[in-house]
Amino acid sequence: MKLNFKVVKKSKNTQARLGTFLYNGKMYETPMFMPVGTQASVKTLSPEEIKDMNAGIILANTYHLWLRPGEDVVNEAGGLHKFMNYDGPILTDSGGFQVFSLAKPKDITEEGVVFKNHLNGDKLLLTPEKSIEIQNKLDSDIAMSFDECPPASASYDYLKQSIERTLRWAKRGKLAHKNKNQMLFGIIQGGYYEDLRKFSAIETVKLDFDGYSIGGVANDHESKEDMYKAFIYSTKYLPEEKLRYAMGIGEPIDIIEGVIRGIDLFDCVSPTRLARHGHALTKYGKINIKNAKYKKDFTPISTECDCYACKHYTKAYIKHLINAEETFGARLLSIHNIRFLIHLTEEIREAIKSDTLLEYKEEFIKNYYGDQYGKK
RNA sequence: GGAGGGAUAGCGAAGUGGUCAAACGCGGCAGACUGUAAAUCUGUUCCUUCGGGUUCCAUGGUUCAAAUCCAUGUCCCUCCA
Repeated sequence: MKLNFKVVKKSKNTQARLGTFLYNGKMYETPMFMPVGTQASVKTLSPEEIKDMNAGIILANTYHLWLRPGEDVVNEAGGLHKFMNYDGPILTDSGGFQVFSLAKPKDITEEGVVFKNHLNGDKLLLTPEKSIEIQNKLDSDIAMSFDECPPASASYDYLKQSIERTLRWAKRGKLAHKNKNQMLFGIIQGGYYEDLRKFSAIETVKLDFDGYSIGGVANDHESKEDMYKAFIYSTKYLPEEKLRYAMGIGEPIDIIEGVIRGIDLFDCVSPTRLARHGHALTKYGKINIKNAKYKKDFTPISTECDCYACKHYTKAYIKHLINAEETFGARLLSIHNIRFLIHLTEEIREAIKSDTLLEYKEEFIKNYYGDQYGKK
């Protein structure tokens, strides 16, 4: 169902906004971090666990669900919410990221993108219309336009023709969009070029979407400054009353910097992927629980954290689970890491309310990076 | 009692005269990961003052050169009685 998003407060000295929307009788607040559940599952976690972390929107992926189990299966199940038993809002990515991660440049044409099915090698064509049709059937609450997500290394000329094509795809997708209960977002691209981002933003806004995503910012950037500039180059031209979503972001500091530049929604695979690889996010930086120094550390990951893992388990135990490849270890770290990012957004919202976001950022950097910030 | 096979780095296991400080796997120690083809990938793993030093069960021998060939010993395994 559609979210009636409202901006309820604007930060005094930054572009940050505090927003709310009602969904299924529950009020949610932005800025928000959205856990990723590519294949209709946030890896290792149950929907109950996700809700216990105070999560709101979660993601699922059009490309993956198209291949398996197929959008018709999900549709017959009654849509994604019923299929995966999640009654909170769900956002589906369009498969645009898979254009970046799976397709080769020669596979991208005006019509759409030819994928080699990574499961069985079949050749498949995903078009803007097809992506929207799949998302309509998945019945997510927020659908993404099908975009090309070009690598940061792409040339100016390539990016220019790419964003023009992505605009034509956005237009086609909007025409194909039939699910009246589903919002549709347009996606801004343009690499780190101000004029391309501006052009992409202005032209996408002309198509009048329910919200706007900033794509192509998560991968391959040469510096974080590039990413932050791309945020500003994009949000500057977006209507204030609509949701803005930085796709694939991110790292804690990137979420803070994104909020400061006017972004409301963030998603990232890192909390769950890092968890599976044995890393935990903490206020004082990222730790690798596999490190020998935690072998006999019988304290929680963080004494300040209110997550299930920190309330009941020690680093030594979680280290043991990860070392022994017990899935419970990945689950505990996933719970912790997602809760960490959601808690971060809770603090960010408080800081917006009290107009202390910049101070909050400085404090965060001091704790998280020590004096290492900006050194790599 | 007889016949045969074997002993290689923390473990398993290649190597059977020089290109061997010794493949590979596991384990160990680290690192990477940003709209998830990722419970994956990368580095490292005898000692070192980075010059080098000391290794392939032990001891002795053959050879310009031995983990590799010979002798003896020790220990293990298989089969026969």
